Amino acid sequence: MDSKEILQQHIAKTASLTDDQFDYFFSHFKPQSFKKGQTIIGAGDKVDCEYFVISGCLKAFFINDEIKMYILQFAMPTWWTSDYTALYNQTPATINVDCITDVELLCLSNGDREKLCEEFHQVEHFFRWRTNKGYIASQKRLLSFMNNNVKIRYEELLALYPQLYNLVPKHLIAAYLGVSRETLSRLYNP
Amino acid sequence: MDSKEILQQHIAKTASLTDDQFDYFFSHFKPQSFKKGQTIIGAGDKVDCEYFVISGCLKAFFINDEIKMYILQFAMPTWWTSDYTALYNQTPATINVDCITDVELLCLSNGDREKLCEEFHQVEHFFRWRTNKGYIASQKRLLSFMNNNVKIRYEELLALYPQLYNLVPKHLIAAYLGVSRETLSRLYNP
DNA sequence: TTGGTTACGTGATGTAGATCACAATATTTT
DNA sequence: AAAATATTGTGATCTACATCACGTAACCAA
Repeated sequence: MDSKEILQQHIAKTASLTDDQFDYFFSHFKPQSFKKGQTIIGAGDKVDCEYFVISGCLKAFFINDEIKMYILQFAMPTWWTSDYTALYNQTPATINVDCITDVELLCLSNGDREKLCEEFHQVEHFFRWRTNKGYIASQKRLLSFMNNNVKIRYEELLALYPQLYNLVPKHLIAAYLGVSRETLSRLYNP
Repeated sequence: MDSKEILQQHIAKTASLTDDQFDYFFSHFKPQSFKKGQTIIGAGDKVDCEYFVISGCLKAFFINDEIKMYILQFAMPTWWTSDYTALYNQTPATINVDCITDVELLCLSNGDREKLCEEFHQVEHFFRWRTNKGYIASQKRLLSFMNNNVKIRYEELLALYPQLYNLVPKHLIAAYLGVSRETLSRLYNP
């Protein structure tokens, strides 16, 4: 399945566009490929785009005092990622996004998203629902953070995304859970 | 200023509706008043509505094992609140919402919101932006949780909402910060 | 193959914040 | 005003997790 079909099926779940409308919609996306380890957004950058993941895995993360890394999101196929704070407020990036594996992306500029939302009610509908799901997931994660210890959060994460266990190094999982790699290691090597 | 004007000014910041359109929009909101301490949504309830705060202050919170409380949101005038997970998924509430002070609300049902979003592109636009802001704020809070200790989170909270200091008891602020009331107390009484 | 980087495990020790316990004020309610 | 309840402070102790330190194994690149 090519990237166009992947995006089309993704959108079709929440919005109905005719094939012509989708063709036009799709024409605003720019395909991009990156190698493992490459940086897509670096702290301080101007952020113009958000990214729809076709294949591979990315991490969106924050670096504290040039030392500690906190992962906000692992972005997998059919997920969207960017530094949304920077993107919507037109401020320099504080979040980094880079590639855990080789990736293929579709890139959509902020301006084009807003233009498409204006032109098609259904596109606006789609983005409302996407953000809504993100908001709900974010609230849930926050709650888990306050309520649960590392062990439970780790099990929750693996239950939700079993692929991660083999796909990403453990210290990145620790950075997502907000604990040191040593503590995570001791969880399953007691 | 009456509740209609408050809502109108709030909406006007991100969407343009004619007066007639706004009248129609507003007709779907049901005014409600509650006394301090009353419960608006209790865990297990069916959730039909979201609420726009006209006056007063609410808390949206989660209770763990019938013991510990974690506050997800203090809802102040012109804020929206509900158990959005329950509302969008039509599942029983896991979040409680109740009144810290006497409050006046405007209540909008899930069905009416969706209907209005369909009928008016501008309404859909408004709700996309509202959710978007919520998402960004939620990500920011999550990051602060991972990155900062209680003292810094406390200062951040008061910088953002100075009213809270006098409006709500300290143990609720502790429940928002995710620490014990004792620890919070020791922060400013060293 | 070799040398370098990255990943991972594990002991010893330090610390922020939790928990328990009790006391002192405020604030409601009757 | 008296009684009941909610709010806040503070000491003593406990614990989950961080940090530091060191060792081993896997994976690249030259």
